[in-house]
Amino acid sequence: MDTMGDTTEPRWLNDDEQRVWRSYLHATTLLEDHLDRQLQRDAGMPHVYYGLLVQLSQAPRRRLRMTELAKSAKITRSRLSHAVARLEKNGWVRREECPSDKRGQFARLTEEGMEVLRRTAPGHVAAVRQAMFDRLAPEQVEQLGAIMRVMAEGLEPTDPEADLPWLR
Amino acid sequence: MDTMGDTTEPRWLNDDEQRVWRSYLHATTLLEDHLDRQLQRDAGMPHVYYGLLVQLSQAPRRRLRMTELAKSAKITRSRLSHAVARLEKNGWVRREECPSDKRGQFARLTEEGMEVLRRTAPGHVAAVRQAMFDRLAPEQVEQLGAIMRVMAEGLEPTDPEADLPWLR
DNA sequence: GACCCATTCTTGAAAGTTGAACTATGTAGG
DNA sequence: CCTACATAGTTCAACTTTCAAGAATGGGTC
Repeated sequence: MDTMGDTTEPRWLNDDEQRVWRSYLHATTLLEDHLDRQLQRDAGMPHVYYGLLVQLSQAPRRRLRMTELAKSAKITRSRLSHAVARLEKNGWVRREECPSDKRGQFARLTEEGMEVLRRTAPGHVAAVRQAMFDRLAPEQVEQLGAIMRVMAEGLEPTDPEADLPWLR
Repeated sequence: MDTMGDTTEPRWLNDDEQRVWRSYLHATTLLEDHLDRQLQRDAGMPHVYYGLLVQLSQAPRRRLRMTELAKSAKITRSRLSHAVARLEKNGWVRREECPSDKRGQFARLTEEGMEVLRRTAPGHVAAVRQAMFDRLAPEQVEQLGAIMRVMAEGLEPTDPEADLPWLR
């Protein structure tokens, strides 16, 4: 992208920045692909679906409202609907009505789903370690955490209200 | 990934590591989603497709063999086939026969495709800056580059030969 | 209650991805 | 030349994701 813009010259990335950006894209896509394949092979589901089961396994009574689950997994409710339908077909998740809000649904992790998690978690953790924690120096792990927190902050979807305090 | 089937307790992530891992997943998915939406809106294609056009724009004669392009974009040839078909339908890429190898195909960026790139690159760079470079301290950018290089190294698809050093 | 709008979740169609099977061409050895 | 196998790229079916639309319930106001 070394060509001219239309009217105002944008602030292009310099060579160092380009290198960092490429490394970032390179590493993140390789890792996501790697985990997807590893989990597809060993657990029969993509990484995102695995993440849903993990979230559920850590929730009280191993269940969460759909919207809560969608939020914590950072996916749309639509996507979650499809995903839960698939996981339900596998017998790993069950939908349950919410008594206090008839619109609502819980997604609950079944014992069978929990079993899948128990069986596949070690391999998954090993893959994550091998890709990240076993290769980085302790201070790099710390740096990575700080960096990712800063980036997430800037991308966090905020309340539209909270986003415009000066208009209140 | 030869780690399954042994009975020793796996090395789970400790709390710090978990926090880093979650931050990583959080930030990377938010950023990828953000860029996908930004490019879908402004350029009418997902981030991966945009990356293909960028690769082509930097290649000699603005063209690459399909396999080369797939490699540099880290996607499968199958995925690339579909992607190029779509980009061709948009008029942004054209397929060309390879004279020296009748099995081969070049993907060439059209002038129209180049124009899309010129028009949308500024917005894309701005999004990347806003999410990453404008928020990180210079030393953090440097750290991130080093970290991502290390991680990519460990995930790089290697020669089968080179993959078995313990047999040498 | 009647009205209005927000929230929750689902659905259906289109777009994108995956993995395996397939076509066609190249390459090496006999 | 023939065989065998490798490589380049495509295609198909199954699956996943996205976007827009829709059904149902909740909550507020008059």
